Amino acid sequence: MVERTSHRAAPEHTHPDDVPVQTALAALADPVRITLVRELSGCPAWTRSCGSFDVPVGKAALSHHFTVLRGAGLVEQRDEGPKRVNRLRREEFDARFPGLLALVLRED
Amino acid sequence: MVERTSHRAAPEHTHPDDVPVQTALAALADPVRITLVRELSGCPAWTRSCGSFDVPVGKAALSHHFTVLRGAGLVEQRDEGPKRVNRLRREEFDARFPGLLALVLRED
DNA sequence: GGGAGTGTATGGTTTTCATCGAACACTCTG
DNA sequence: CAGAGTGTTCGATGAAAACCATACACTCCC
Repeated sequence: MVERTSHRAAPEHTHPDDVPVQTALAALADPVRITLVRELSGCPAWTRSCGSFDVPVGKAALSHHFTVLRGAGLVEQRDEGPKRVNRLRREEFDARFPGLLALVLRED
Repeated sequence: MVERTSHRAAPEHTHPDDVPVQTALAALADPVRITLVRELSGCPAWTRSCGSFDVPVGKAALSHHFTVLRGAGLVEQRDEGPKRVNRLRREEFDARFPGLLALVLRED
């Protein structure tokens, strides 16, 4: 009798400390993912589900982009009921790559 | 009678100020180009010709990589006799994207 | 339990990008 | 001026990545 609220496999996460620079740069060098990160930065943690983002791609592609963002240590995800909610890993990522997130978040 | 030392077309340059973040990130998200930038950062300006870099690609690919770096405002080139010598645009690029170059140049 | 909502996995298509070989252009030197 | 050295351009190839449609898995609510 474990206290589990979900029978789904928890998403695999990579800590920013384990991410090579090149991977971080590649993750952020995509227009859709830049949009995701920017939108995510505008709301409190755990308030945005994956499907709530305004990007011009289908569900499958969107899911793929979140996998990439997780693998780059940029996003943390947690299952909440039927939805998967997100959090931008601001501090951890900034500790590993100081200033990088700021460059992406600022609008030129 | 103009004072010209070269009849070759000067390479097209893009100033960092005119470079979108995404372009800068994409330019740096490549192992060969990271090597070029790192090696270039280790020597004084205008001392390295294109062919003098130790990267595992042919001439054509190398030329392409320098085109990308120029287009991202990372590298400036000048013809010097038969060679084309390079300069890393440290200050200009850092003014436009503070901290980004530092992230790439540090070895983790 | 059925059905709607949400997200992932799979298979296949398209696009993009790095790469190469070969041909060409320019510079210098002998 | 012929030839070596340097770098670019062109066309083609192969690999990687983005994308879609479909099918599947899980959660919640009626």
